[in-house]
Amino acid sequence: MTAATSDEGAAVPVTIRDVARASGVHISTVSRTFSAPHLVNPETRVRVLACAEDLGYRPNRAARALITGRTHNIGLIIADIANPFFPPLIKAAESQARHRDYHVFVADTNEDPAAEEELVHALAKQVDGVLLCSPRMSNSLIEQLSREVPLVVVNRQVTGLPCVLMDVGQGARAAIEHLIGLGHTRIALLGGPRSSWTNREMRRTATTAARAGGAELTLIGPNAPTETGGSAVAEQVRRSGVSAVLAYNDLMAIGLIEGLDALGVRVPQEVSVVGVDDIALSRLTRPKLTTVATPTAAAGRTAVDMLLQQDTESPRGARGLGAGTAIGVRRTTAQVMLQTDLVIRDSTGPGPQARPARPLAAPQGPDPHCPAGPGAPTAATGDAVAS
Amino acid sequence: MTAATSDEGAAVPVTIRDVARASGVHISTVSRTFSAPHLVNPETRVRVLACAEDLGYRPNRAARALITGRTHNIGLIIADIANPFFPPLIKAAESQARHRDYHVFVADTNEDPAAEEELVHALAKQVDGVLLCSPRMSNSLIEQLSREVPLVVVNRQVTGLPCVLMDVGQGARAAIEHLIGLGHTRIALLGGPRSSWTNREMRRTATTAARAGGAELTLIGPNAPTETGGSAVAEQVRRSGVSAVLAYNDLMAIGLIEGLDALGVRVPQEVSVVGVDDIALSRLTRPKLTTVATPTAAAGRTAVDMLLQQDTESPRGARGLGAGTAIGVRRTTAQVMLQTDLVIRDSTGPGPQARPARPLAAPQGPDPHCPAGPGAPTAATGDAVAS
DNA sequence: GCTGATCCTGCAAAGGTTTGCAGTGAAGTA
DNA sequence: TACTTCACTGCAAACCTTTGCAGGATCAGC
Repeated sequence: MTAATSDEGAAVPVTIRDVARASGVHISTVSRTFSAPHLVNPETRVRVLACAEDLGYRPNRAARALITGRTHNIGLIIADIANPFFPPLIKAAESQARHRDYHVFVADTNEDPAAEEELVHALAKQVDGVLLCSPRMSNSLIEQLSREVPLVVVNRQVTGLPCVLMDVGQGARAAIEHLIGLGHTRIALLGGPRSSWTNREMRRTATTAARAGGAELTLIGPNAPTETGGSAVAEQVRRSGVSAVLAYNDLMAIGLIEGLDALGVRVPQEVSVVGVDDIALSRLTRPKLTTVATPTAAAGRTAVDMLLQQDTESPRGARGLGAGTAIGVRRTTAQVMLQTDLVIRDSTGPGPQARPARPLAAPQGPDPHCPAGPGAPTAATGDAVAS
Repeated sequence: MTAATSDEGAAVPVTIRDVARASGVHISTVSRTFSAPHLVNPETRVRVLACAEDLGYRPNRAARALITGRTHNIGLIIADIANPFFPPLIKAAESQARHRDYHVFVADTNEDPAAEEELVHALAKQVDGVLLCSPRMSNSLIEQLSREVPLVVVNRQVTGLPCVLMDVGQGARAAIEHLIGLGHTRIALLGGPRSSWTNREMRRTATTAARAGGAELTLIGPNAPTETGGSAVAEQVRRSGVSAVLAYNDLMAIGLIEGLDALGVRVPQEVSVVGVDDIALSRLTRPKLTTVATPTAAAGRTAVDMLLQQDTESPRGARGLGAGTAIGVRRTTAQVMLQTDLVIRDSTGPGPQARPARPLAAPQGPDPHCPAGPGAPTAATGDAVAS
């Protein structure tokens, strides 16, 4: 009201001091109006708020961070933003963070472990915590970095640290069982990056599932987790004589299908292919991809929740109390495992054992009906299961 | 050297003061060692640097920002991160920014103009500038917001503001000419969001190109720029009797192909479809999509460059000089137009005029050979053309 | 009328850094 | 020797906010 209406002025930033002057109170009262409203007289409060609104005042979060030790920012470190697995995760994490009044830095490491480390250091002072998504660096380094800034790890199990995992083990088992059920007895597993936790997990579970089902499992890899990584091994897959393949992720699966197609090998008539992730793309290829759906959005939300919970429990660098309880106690190290779902579409079909039972004349019909047709299980709900 | 080796300590942040104590100089000397090295004695410098390294000191950017007025952060406001058009742009922008020692906030607006405005306000104090990607708010609001924080706009033309545009007009013209060349005389344009600059631009150019080529152009839309938006109008496309469609983007094109397929209409045998963007996905669908490639990565890089250039020219909120030249002069309002390229793949084929010339018996052969086969023009290089 | 409690507000220090100014000592010049 | 110049360094204020502490006013209870 009393303030000069600076509705159009230049970019001169308005501070708490301007609001104080305009409303005739001390700056500390203005500060309290925003950060501890119950401590200020209702009348004063409305007057201050009116002036602030009038002047377009916004608290300076950097200055606030300087004294409170809490930036209200988080960091999101991603192996490769262009990998379609990540955007839904980023979107969900950012949305969840903003709901809780946090802003998020996003950084891309290009799958480079050194860049990961450097980024954690660079962001440490500017954020209240960092989400490490599918990190490529060593567990011990991650542990070490977690002493510098609170960390939550996605797609990697690090003891003592909060982690969000997707149960790709279960997914791989379901995929192998699905293939065995279709009559496949020789199956290949297309591995991903060596340093990937998901990769190890898939290999472990797929191996036991294959053994249990009496199938032979061939390991191919490690490979780059990209379309090219998949197409590059098409020839090797053909030579290996398998009739079904479980790929590390959808991109590789799609690349493999492309590569097989170029070699004249047809999917699913001659080789069945299963991917992992259920990226948007996998519904749109021909044939539509059978894949293990991972709840990426849920993972993003959950990870942010865990980070923020841990954060509110132990304010970093705060002057007052709390510092006593700190020093590495770090109680909330819950690890969350999110469920995956096998989504059966059109890239898997009957194996050699099953084929003789069908009329041999129609091996190329556009009719690869699986036991459970497309649409049976759908997108994962992402129920959390504490471990 | 002299410092107590606190290699393992807790998360106690090390400040400029610790380094000063350890190296026996005043804090201002430490400060200068990092921000104005030429002002400090080489011997002192190496000693200070050694101590800093030893203690793991990292300057606190927030504190620095408080006094310099430059945060070394930028904001990236995106309509929808999950839209595959954006990740390559985000990746390129982030990479370019980090090369220049900037960190980037990423925020998703869900195509909501109100969210866009709120985000600009929220980020304003924390960044040196904001990239507005495919904004949905009004030009006048954008202009107004640009008084609060430096803005660069991508995919939208705002007079007086630096913009990065992709020449979709040229792309649309090329697409229409391609279709006309194939013998199509009735073509539909599948519009995107009403508030999209790209959308208006395409309609304008496609209309004149169609008229020039003697073809009839049907406008369908506006539609949601998604796969669903495309599949939803499949029936309408069929009823309209056109033999070719230019869609607002690849997602819609792919959705349309899906929808047409469900209706039993085959692409490209009965209807040709062209998309825009050349998202990674468009190489992987069947049929592979003919599309107008937009240089999204180049756009991200260029936009960051323009923002940072503008930023170095007029440091905001600086105490010293420079404030005199400020107040809305804003000289660097260059607008950059990036070239697009038509990439011909398999979703376009001969039109009704051309078909009678071919043997009628083989309308369903898997052989839609276009004049220029797949692979002729390839990904856009993104040469900048100042306008 | 005095004590104590309650509510609100102001004061001032603190957080980590930058930077104009002034001071030191050494080297160069007359 | 005296004076200037120069390179370097220290001092202290400033950026914007939060927050412990203390002061002032009001009011209830005795």
